Amino acid sequence: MKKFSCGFEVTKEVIGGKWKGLVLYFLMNGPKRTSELKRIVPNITQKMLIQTLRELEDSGLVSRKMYNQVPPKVEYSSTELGESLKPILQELCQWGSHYAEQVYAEGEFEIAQPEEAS
Amino acid sequence: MKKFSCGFEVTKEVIGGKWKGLVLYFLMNGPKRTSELKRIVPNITQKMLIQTLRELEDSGLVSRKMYNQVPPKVEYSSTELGESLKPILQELCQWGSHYAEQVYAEGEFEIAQPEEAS
DNA sequence: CCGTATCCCATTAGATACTG
DNA sequence: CAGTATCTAATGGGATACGG
Repeated sequence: MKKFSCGFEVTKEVIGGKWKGLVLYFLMNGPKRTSELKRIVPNITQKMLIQTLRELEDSGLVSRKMYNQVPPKVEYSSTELGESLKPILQELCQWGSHYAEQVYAEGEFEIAQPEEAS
Repeated sequence: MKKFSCGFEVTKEVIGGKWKGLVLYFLMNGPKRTSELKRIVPNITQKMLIQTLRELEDSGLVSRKMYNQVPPKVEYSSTELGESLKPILQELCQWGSHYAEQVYAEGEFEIAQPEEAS
């Protein structure tokens, strides 16, 4: 039986780790192909991308659609449950940006602008 | 220079890890002594508690007040910056509780009720 | 009571090579 | 293009003992 101290722990299990929150965040702007994600998520490796997507899928936040064609095409999108995290993810993002501006000195940090999906 | 993909990464740096968010969450209900935190934060060790508090302090979310007396007394409280995370922390907590109820089967999980501070 | 210092283990993630 | 398999490196966190 899983034990948590509060709901916060649960959420952390779902979007914690190095990549899950970020990948989900990118999927909020619409479905993306694997290669596309690989391209727009900064520095993620193939292995971590797939692993991350599997975990998000298992948690029910992301769904995977496979097209049987050559070359292969797979598309990931956020589910309704995933979308329900959107406002929170946005707040976390805003808070962080605001925090960075207040706390870090100029030139001490940089927040990459998300590349637009094609 | 620190590089982030988006503000979300920044926030994760600040309240990520195993304990930071949780400890901050407990401090939102008012200042606490070290021993008190040690008692109410489930399963945290002395080492991790202190380490976590230092990190929160360095991030400016928590302040530390020391009373010069015997026996020693130290009190931690959340700063204004820390308080600004309160609504988000609460949403994360609510989302997680709601998620757990939807996703886990009964008896498969448990969310501990936070013990009241003395 | 509050905090520090080691030591050690488990988990997580990166690199690389390979398959359908 | 999408995904798997292995191996290795790095980090984070737990146990424990000690000091002011």
